[in-house]
Amino acid sequence: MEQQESLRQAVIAHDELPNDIRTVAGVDVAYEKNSNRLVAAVAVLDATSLKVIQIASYHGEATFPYIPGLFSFRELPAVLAALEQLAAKPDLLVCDGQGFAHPRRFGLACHLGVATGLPTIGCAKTRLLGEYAPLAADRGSYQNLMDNGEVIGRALRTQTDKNPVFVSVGHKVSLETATAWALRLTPTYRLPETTRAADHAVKELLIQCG
DNA sequence: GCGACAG
DNA sequence: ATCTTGTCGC
Repeated sequence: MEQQESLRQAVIAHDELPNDIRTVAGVDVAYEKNSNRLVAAVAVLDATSLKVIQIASYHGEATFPYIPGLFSFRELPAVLAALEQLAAKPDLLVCDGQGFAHPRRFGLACHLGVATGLPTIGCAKTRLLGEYAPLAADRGSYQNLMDNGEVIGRALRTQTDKNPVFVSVGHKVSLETATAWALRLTPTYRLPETTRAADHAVKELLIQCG
């Protein structure tokens, strides 16, 4: 917890990413049911076509339990190991979890960004904290996530009539830009294509190497 | 004390 | 996250 308070100082909450983003990657981790075995994967997609270009992975064991608020300590090691398998780092990383929308403003997306120096955004399926006003049912509508009078992220409707996703700043990307990317990565489904690709990858790999 | 709690 | 049956929709 103290480590989060310290590392958060390194987070860059404004745009400091390449002018032309060519590749966007998604990261995810899957766990085996009755063991500590896990598999992490990074799915690199072409930023324009959203087609998968490459998959990198890492097989290992969980070294930290799941504790809300300390989630990054559980997933970060494996994700970093998978990222090391990549010859060319992606221009942007999309995380399956919170970034700034965290009790100490240092969720997985922030931690991964600071640890790698890469631009990152957090795109979670559910809310960890904060409140938001009712938002319209159409794709693209959003409401800021507020916590103690501070904007910590956004509830964004990526698909009409579907539940929103929770976008927040990770590192080197503003909330405005993060929102734009979240929308751009969800032309068809509720979750970003990056997250979907990484999710599919880890599940396949977990079955194979069981 | 009780419930809530990213994946 | 993972475990699971039935069910609704394209």
